[in-house]
Amino acid sequence: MNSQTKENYLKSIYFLSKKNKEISLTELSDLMNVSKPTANNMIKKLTLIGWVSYEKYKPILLTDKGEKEASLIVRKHRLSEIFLSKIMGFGWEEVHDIAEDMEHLKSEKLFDRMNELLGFPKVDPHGSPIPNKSGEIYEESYINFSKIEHGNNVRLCALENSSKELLVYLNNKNIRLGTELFIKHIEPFDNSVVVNYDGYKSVTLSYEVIKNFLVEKI
Amino acid sequence: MNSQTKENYLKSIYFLSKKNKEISLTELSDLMNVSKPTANNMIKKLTLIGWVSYEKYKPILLTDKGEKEASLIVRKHRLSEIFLSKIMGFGWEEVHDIAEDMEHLKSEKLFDRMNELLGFPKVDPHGSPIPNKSGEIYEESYINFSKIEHGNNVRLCALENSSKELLVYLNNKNIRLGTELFIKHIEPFDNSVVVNYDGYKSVTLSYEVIKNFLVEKI
DNA sequence: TATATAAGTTAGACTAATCTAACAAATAGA
DNA sequence: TCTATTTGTTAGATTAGTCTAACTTATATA
Repeated sequence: MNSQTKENYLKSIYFLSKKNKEISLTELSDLMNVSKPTANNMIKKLTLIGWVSYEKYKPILLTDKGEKEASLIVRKHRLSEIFLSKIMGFGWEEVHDIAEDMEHLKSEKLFDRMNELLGFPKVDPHGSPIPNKSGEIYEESYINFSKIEHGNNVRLCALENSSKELLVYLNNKNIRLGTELFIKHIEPFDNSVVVNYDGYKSVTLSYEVIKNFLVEKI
Repeated sequence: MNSQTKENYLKSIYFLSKKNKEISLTELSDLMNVSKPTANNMIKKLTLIGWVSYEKYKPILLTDKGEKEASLIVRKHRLSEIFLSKIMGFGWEEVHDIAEDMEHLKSEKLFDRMNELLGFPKVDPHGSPIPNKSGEIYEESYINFSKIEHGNNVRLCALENSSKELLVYLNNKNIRLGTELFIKHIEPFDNSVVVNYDGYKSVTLSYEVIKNFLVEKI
């Protein structure tokens, strides 16, 4: 299996390639805090795995396979951070270090469950997107509910920034990802909306709530 | 630092010593699924760390230091299991494997927070006790609230078996570990009790609730 | 464009964790 | 109590990840 060590190298390469596309051994060895021969040695192994392509004296290039693999680690990291912050009540400044460790946890189910409990967040609280299980970062063109006009009906697809309180609130209202909302009225004064959905009629949702809804028209 | 590998050996030794006190190399190598020379080699290293004491051809003995260290790993494992089950909604059969991985997470704060969110459980759902942060397994003589008679006042010290629902309930009632409960009345019909605590007067707690309370008299 | 400096490579060594093959010690049963 | 079997040890090898020292290639600028 792929060791934590290799995963950490891959992640470093991934972040370096976001800025530069081409990465030098020195940049990598600096970021990883290892000697250049160590980084060189590791790059040869990562080439064998197929995560990077490398030729002597040339820059390091991340392959598609490597990029996908790295995205999955980033996904685990970001889900962990949000989970630690929203569900476990850690301060945002505390979560990074713990997530560095958690991102290497092997259980896929664990992260799927976190994702679910968090309401499938599209982005972490800093606005960084969460890659999906295939390692793809969808730049879905969901629309913020607050931009929708009367007469449209929408499906809730994602939450912009889902606090624990919001999730509990939506749970109580029986609104979940996929719920179809039929807009009866938009109140201009406070931007609240009145909707029908499932068995519920004329439910008022405040702007505080709906500004977090990423929806698509149906 | 102590590697996950060493921690796993230590845990195996810990569980073997619960049954036998003296452990043979063969038992260990069998449990760890490694060859005898590998186990032998590792035992020498664990002796150096001070977790076990060992002399050629003699049985393996766990030291106090080793026992403490092992308890801390068990603590992390059991807290993880309860957390996965109670807070994350995993089936009890799914949690073990994930906890095997989580028990090696380094953050102390993470497990302290789990402990807190779970209401400081004394035992896991199978009745196995949770070692404390010092690695001690206290066999505290807390009394189950249902055994307390009228006229006594008590402090809530632990929960026997704390479901998520119970924790949410107690949270709403503002009852937490350490809360002092003054018994006004015990209803013989349904074993419910009426208590005063903090700012609250004459609050009725059902038997369903108080049967989970481990308390001490004050 | 020649060369000083930066970047990258090779060689050789070390620790951790593992193996197999061969041998030695302990023990259990005839 | 003698020996066959089980148990444990030694020796030597391998892979992963790391290092330093010495060397080579690339590059930047004088």
